[in-house]
Amino acid sequence: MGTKRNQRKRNRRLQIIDAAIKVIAQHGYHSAKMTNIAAEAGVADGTIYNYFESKEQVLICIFEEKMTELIAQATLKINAHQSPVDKVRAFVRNHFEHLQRNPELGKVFQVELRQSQQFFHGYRPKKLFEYLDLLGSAIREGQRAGIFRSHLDSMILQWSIFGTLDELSINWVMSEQQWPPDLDTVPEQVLEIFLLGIESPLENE
Amino acid sequence: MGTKRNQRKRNRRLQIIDAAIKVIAQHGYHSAKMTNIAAEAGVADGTIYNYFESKEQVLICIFEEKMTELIAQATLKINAHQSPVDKVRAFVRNHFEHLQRNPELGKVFQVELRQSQQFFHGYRPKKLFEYLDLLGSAIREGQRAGIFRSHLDSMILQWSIFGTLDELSINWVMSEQQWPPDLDTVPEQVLEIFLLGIESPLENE
Amino acid sequence: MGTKRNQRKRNRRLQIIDAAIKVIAQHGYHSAKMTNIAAEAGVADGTIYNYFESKEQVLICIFEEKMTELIAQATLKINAHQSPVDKVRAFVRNHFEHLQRNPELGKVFQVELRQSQQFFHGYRPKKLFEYLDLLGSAIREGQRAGIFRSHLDSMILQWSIFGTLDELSINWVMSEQQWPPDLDTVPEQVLEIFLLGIESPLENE
Amino acid sequence: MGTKRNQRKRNRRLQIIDAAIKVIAQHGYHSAKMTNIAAEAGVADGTIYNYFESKEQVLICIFEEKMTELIAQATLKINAHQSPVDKVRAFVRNHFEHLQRNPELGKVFQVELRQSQQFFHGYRPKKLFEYLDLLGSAIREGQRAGIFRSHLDSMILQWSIFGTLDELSINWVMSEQQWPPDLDTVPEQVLEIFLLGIESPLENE
DNA sequence: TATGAATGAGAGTTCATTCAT
DNA sequence: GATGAATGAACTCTCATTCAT
Repeated sequence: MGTKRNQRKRNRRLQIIDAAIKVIAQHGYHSAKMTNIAAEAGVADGTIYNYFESKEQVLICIFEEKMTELIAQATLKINAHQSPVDKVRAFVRNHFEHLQRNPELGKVFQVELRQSQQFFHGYRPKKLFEYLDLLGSAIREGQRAGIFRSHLDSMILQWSIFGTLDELSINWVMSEQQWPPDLDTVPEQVLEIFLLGIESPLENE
Repeated sequence: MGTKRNQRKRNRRLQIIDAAIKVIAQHGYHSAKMTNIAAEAGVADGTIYNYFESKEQVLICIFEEKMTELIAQATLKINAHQSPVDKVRAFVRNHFEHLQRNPELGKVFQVELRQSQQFFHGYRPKKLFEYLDLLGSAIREGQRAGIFRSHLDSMILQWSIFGTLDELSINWVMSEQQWPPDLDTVPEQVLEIFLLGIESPLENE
Repeated sequence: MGTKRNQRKRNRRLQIIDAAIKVIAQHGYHSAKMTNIAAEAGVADGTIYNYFESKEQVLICIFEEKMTELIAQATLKINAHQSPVDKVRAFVRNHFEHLQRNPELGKVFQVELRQSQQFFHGYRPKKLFEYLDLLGSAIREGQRAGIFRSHLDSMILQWSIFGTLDELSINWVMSEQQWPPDLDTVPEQVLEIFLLGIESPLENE
Repeated sequence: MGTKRNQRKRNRRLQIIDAAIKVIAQHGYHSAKMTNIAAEAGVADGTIYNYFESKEQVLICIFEEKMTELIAQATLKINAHQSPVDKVRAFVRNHFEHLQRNPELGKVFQVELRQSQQFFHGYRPKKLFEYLDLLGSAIREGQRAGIFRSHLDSMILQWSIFGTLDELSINWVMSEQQWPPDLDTVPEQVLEIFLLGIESPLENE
């Protein structure tokens, strides 16, 4: 009974979140009207406000909830490996896999989210730090093991890798998935760049 | 006389652009009202429209004009070197130098610019591609010379490096210049990462 | 059983009315949400509509029911006296006694009630006229007996006295019972003002 | 030039205030839409906000500005007399004269104003106190001169008289000027009630 | 050219009321 | 009778842009 009602309530939330992702991905954050989101979700305008405090909050919640999923997924993939190198590989590969499976969400994350007032002013994206820490932990583990250059600042390292993933993701999303054309080979190239560097080994011989 | 008038006209443009940078850096793009920008520039609201078509256009023009300066500067620095490696070094170092000299502009570029509807929908940031091509050209030159791994996609490479610079810049700007604390060592670390990779050479021996 | 049900029903009504008085006194009529009143009364939002037609009607009912009590009380006090002067005294004293015993109700009556659309547009406050008539009757009785100046319009007289009581009550309620500081001496002053004014000078001889 | 512009600006303010009084008197405060007021004033909706901060503020300004006029007028009438009794007479007579000349304003003052959230919660009607003080001063002057009973609290006296004027005014306004039928005789009756009451009996000896 | 008052379309949000359970 | 999630009409206020002076 209570369960059934909770079930429905949870469904409503999801309906609205999914509708919001769709509408925002299509029209952009500022052009996405609450009315459109409500229509897409098949509810009345006011109903959204039973589940979210404001338009900003809908966005924040999309971020929080979807990030939680992403973190859970990434954690699973990373924990399947022992070596820090493999963990980094797992993180990078998973990032693009997730993007490929959720291109609309990707658009919202990469582009539209950043148009929100709140998101950049005032709101601290805790979940993003949590996600990045998965990468940072693997890096630090590798540094302690002497596998990764230990004099490099691990924070700079993690943000560098994330910046790379982020920028390539934005390009893919903004180009309507035209570039980079093959999202499967991207993580391998990125990994080669970061793990080995770009200088040709031939030169060193 | 015509020159003098042009002079004054150019000055007005600059007054407005500088005022816009200041106001946008302080309040954010969406909170920056045209009326505030006009006040800051010491002109009437309507006057802005003698120099710019719209609020969007003010932003585009900030981007275009300041990018032109950045490109000119970067070109100068890069051309001072012959080897592709040094050219990449010059590009990366110049990027952070420029950021450090223009933190307000940095805020506008990195954050607020991306909140503009136009900027991501419809507008192709030609100047950004031009800027990036300075890096891409050096990379391709290095690949042709066998200095950089030639099987890596140069586009992916250039966006990776740019993504890294961009993300670290955003962090610096958003943290009110608190992190990374020392912007002088950042390019060196970034260069080491990209040129040599993160894997410890010790392991290879 | 039917009685018991009626009992419960009457209780629910009272619960809701008392909750409404409390909430309205605290937040004001327009800020008092039906949902708050329901919460205060410990019932569901919809339940209120089993007992009252609308928010307006809740207010009207507060007024009607509490006025009925006030009228009953005033009638009792007035009927304890024979002379018109004593009746007027009883009315005035009772008015402030009642206010003092029900300050929350006072706030609702004096201030919030008047913010209701219905209350001033369309609704005829029959109960108020009935209450006032207790005063008017005593006055007219006194006029017929030659105790009060008979050329004064009794309607103007009754509204004058009521306006005085009302204004002083509003001040007490709005000042959070700070002014007038002593509500016990107020009726005596008011009575002195009005009685020595309206009493026939013949009486003094 | 500046004068001409100020002239126009002042006219706009007045246009809007007068339109607001008219619309509010007709439809009531809560039914008076900003759109209607704008239409009545012959300006665009947004224009109102160049002169007033909000709907509440329009009301507050009506009150402040019209009260200022009323105070000026009452002061003039009062100052034409020397004796405290005549001053009280002047105040009361002027109150009804003003009401009779501005019935629409009367409706707004007496009824609609009190429906404003701000007006009762938070806003201190300084101008009302100033107006009342004209009456209070005359009363205190009379008390010092031994003309009025000096043991009566002058504050209670002034609010009593004002409450009377207010209540009779409300009746006239709410009854669409039907009752009291003759607004010219009302002040005389009110004055008889109060003066013979508050005048020191010593005087009669 | 410069001005700045006027414009007015547009959207987020509220909340009394309903009704299926 | 009781519930409380869903409803959706309604309204204030914003602000980029215009244009008469």
